[in-house]
Amino acid sequence: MPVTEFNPDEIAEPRVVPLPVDPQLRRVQDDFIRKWGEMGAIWGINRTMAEIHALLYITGVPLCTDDVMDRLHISRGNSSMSLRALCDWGIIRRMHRRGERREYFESLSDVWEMFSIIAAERKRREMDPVLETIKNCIKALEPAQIGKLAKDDAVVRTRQRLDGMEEFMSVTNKVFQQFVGNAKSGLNKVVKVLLKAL
Amino acid sequence: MPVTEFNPDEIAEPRVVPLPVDPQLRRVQDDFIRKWGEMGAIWGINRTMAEIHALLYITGVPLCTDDVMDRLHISRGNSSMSLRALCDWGIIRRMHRRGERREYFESLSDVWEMFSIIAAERKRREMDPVLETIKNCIKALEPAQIGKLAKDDAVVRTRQRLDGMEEFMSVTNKVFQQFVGNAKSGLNKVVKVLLKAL
DNA sequence: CTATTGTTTCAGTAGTTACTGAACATCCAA
DNA sequence: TTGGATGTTCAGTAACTACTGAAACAATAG
Repeated sequence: MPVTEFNPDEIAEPRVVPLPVDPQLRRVQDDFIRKWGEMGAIWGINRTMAEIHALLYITGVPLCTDDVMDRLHISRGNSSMSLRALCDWGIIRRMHRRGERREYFESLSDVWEMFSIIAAERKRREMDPVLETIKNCIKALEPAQIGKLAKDDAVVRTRQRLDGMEEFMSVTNKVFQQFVGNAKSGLNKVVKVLLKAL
Repeated sequence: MPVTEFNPDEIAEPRVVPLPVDPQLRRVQDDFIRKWGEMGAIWGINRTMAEIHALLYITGVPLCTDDVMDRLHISRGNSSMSLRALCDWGIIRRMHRRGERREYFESLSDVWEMFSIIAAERKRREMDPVLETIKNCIKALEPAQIGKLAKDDAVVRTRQRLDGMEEFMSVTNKVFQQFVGNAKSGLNKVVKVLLKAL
């Protein structure tokens, strides 16, 4: 073996905050991370992003890009982009340590708050446009728009269906609103009210 | 142009129930279908399946495989598989017409009922396993399992996070349960209770 | 200024999911 | 019993998404 050969392991800096915790703890954390990632994937959130978030949440300690890379075995690029996306969502935060150049990231700790944030965003991005489309559809079928065709069987049926959907989405939206308006601890209360009332 | 050339358009059978309704109505329906498909895609439901469901829902009339194929420009295979999947979900139903071999499909008409069905299924498939994993994680960190390590800082933090998540998911699950238990019209009531209580 | 450390971006590609089209199965009417 | 109409399945492929690795960029220290 030539002396010039390079072994990155030998010159790796010791970690400032050694992540490789006790193996038992680590196994538990990994379980959680994996499952959280799977769930995310099903709900249309990219698996890796969900896993990064799970990691930050479960450890409860700020980690840097390299920590995330090492622990989840993903590339620097992926880490960087996913961390940024999570920041954009607002469920993790950037953190600077005095006297350190490196950036750290930490998860919000309140699950209710995170849920509120996500729910609000998804409502805005995904429900609102649909509701708007439905309202437009209803308008387009008003007698003023289509004249005597308004009495056509097919039109009547379609209008009924649109009305049903509109009612559902409006009510759902209001519930959403309530959940989201009552941030943090309030949320918890909201749910308890509901459970008692039933 | 050789006389042997074949033009499928010329021999196409006239439709038994001509789907091509009034163009104005059709435009409205298409809008709804497109938007519903987009939403489905975002929520992890395949776009085509969502579109087929939207079509059946919005027309409010039983359609056969060919109707679906023609209207959405998809292949027979795709139609067949997607329709089956929707039947499995339970939000559309097969329908036989006396004296006809061809099968028809129709959507449930009650949006609340459809929502209940979907919510129940997704809870069972996606939330329940996660909650179970979390419970297992909590167990694995009990002093009985890990001895004096239980007082380790990192372990304490992880346990706290797991507890937070467990509480959230348990409560969420109960709410889900309530929604789903009170099928159909009951659902509507549930929501009204919630809105009033706040 | 240059070296060092850390971050962002992105072209190319691996991996995944959705879809088609054709072969096959089934049923019914003639 | 045969042919046409309908329904199902699935291998192959198109379309899409996620990821890597490397280069460009930014900030700071010496």
